Amino acid sequence: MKHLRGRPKAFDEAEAVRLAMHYFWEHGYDNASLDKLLPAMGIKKSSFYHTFKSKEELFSRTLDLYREEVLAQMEQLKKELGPKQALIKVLHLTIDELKSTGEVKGCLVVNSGQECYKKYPDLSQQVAVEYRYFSALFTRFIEEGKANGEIYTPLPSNILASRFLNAMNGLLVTIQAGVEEEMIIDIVQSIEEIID
Amino acid sequence: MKHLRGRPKAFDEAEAVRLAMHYFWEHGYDNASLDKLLPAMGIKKSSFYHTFKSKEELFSRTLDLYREEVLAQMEQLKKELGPKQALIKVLHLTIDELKSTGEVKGCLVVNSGQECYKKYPDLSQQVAVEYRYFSALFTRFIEEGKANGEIYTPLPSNILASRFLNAMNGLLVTIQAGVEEEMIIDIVQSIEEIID
DNA sequence: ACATTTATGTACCAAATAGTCTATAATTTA
DNA sequence: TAAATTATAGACTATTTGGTACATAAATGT
Repeated sequence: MKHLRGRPKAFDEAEAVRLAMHYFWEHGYDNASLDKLLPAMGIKKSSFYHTFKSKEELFSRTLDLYREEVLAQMEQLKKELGPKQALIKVLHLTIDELKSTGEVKGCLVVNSGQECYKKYPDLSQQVAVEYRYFSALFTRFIEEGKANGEIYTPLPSNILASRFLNAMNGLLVTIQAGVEEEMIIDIVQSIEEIID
Repeated sequence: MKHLRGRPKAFDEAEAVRLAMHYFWEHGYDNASLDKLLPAMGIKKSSFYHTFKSKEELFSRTLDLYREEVLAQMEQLKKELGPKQALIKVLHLTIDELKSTGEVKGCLVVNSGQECYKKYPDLSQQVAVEYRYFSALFTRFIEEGKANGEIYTPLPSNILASRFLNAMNGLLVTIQAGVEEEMIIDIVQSIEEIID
């Protein structure tokens, strides 16, 4: 039931999107020119335009894939660590990345929001949608943490989630602004306290 | 003592930099192509390259100018409102902008940090320098607020400053990710509490 | 006056960009 | 085996990019 007629695709479409996602994540949307992106995806231009409508549509698909993968990972972390520690773990992964590579890729959705704002209204709108998924998941985790007895803060869970996310967003910006690691560590500490 | 020899400049260099600053602030560095930027500055390409080394050097000068202007404005606000309320005012200016225009330009230095990270190492380094000026001023304001008796929080002022700045950075990202205004208002509230 | 110096206007350039065109290859269906 | 269909390779295109070249204009110094 794969391809009923015509020459079969020589590449896996889903895998190509995954490779594109990583390339976009590393380099950003505008900076990922087709001449570099396509080799990274392992396909030629003709195959690309035969399969995808445009660079923008490909990016849109990578945004969806990214959100799916991140949410799945977080569910996995929750299984292993419980809801509160899963949230804290995500926070610490950023620090681990900073310490090991000296850089930080950030969140593809958040980065894209910055890059697309005012320039690509369609992508910007999609970013808003993806962001809501994160928001909703964080809210749910916090709710479960309260039910668990792990989280005591009396504020509404969606409020806590948006504060937590806001501070995490700031963290990426602050790191990229070149603030000293000592300060970064303190900021992480203070973000944890939001959901204490 | 203006120009001792040769044809005099037909434009004000400092004013041209100021115009460039506003254009960069509105459109970002990469997105400000010379073909649009130069008309905004009111000069022609030949004059531009005669006066400035490159687009990058011009941008570097706008970063310095931006920092100077913002710091001066904040000193002015402090004179009018006192240190603590000056910090809070800056925070609220973002909300005012969001409410009146539906958009937010953000901080040129912070935006540039995002855009230049990994792509323009020289600019990235300068961003780090400019950022430290903000950091230092926030720290000083908080210190004065403590001396004033306006700020009670016992944590070190530089720690408070970096938390406050971090949360403000997050605010811009969060707004640009399309989060609902209600949440934004709450986030602002929570940022104020950092320096309560 | 005339050489020197600095500024400007216009045409130009090489590189990079997203996207298209055309020929051909590899399938299925009849 | 031939028609129909879909995929691939690679050349090509139009536009935009930051930056240059060169002739000319406007000032000063002698």
